[in-house]
Amino acid sequence: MQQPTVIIIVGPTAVGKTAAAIRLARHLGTRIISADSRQCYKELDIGVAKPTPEELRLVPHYFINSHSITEEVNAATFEELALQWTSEIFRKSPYAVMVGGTGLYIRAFTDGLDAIPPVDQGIRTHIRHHYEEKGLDWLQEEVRKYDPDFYSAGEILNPQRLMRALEVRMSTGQSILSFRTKQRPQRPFGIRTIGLQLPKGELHRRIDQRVDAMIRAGLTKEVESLVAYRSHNALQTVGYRELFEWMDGKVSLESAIAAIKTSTRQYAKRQMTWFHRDLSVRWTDPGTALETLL
RNA sequence: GGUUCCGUGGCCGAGUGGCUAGGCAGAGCUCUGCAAAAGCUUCUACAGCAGUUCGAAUCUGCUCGGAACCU
Repeated sequence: MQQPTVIIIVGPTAVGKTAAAIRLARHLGTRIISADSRQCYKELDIGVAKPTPEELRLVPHYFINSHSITEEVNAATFEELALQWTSEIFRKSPYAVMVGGTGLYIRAFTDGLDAIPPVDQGIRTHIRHHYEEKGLDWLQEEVRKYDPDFYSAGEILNPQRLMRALEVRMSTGQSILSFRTKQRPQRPFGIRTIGLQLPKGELHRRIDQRVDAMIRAGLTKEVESLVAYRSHNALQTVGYRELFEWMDGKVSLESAIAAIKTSTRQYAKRQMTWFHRDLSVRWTDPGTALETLL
């Protein structure tokens, strides 16, 4: 009997992943798990380029509108949920389709994350506050004091990594390095990854058009309605950040829109860097009928 | 026509005799619980010509280009 298989579609933003995934899922008669760290939020809509309601009706999607921006969602959350959803889908179909641009989430799903005990929220908040007040020097000093191994091996210029190392050390009493098992769990299903890409010029054109379309669709209104939540992590998002700046009167709408386009191109580039490194990805262009690649 | 000021890399911008300004954009990259995040590396200069000087983006002259004011 054939092993059930997850077909993962990756690629930069605006390349056409959503449409390709829907075509494939319909062809296979299965469902889609979105692997997108922003489309899961029900409050975010225009700016995150979700599938349309019609598309969602065509194929059931998981991890779309499934969470609130007030909830904490991260790669571990995704790993756990996606594994549940996969086995749910496999009860009815030998295939599941996963599509998205969040490389870390996809890796968490395919390769697993090391089991690190949950971090005490008080400790986390404490560290964040101190960092904001005292800066990187303080953070480096703390890490050097409490987790010298990480200090000498880790990214000491990256505040996020330092804070993570410190909060794990403070919560568990152990270095984050001690949790790194280097063991990849064996998933009970096969995985095929297909990468979608376009020539850079063409992708950039699509990005520009999509941003203009978002503005026409009322992105400024959507952003205005979310001001109260602007400090939430979910709002640290291309399209929203730039328009908050505009609302603050710091930039004109025109330059905010230009900034969204630039940020989106930079994001697309980071995605390509991430996915190109994965040599198991089979690359094609978004026009290809993906079922022919299986 | 005259006077004054200005001309720095794709853009912004500091420097005023010797020492890589910096930022943005671009290019390349990193990635184990906020990842549309965070971080790292990196290219392109001193408008042109001549002169002074051991040494000029910096001083002098001329040329070109721009701005302001005067006539």
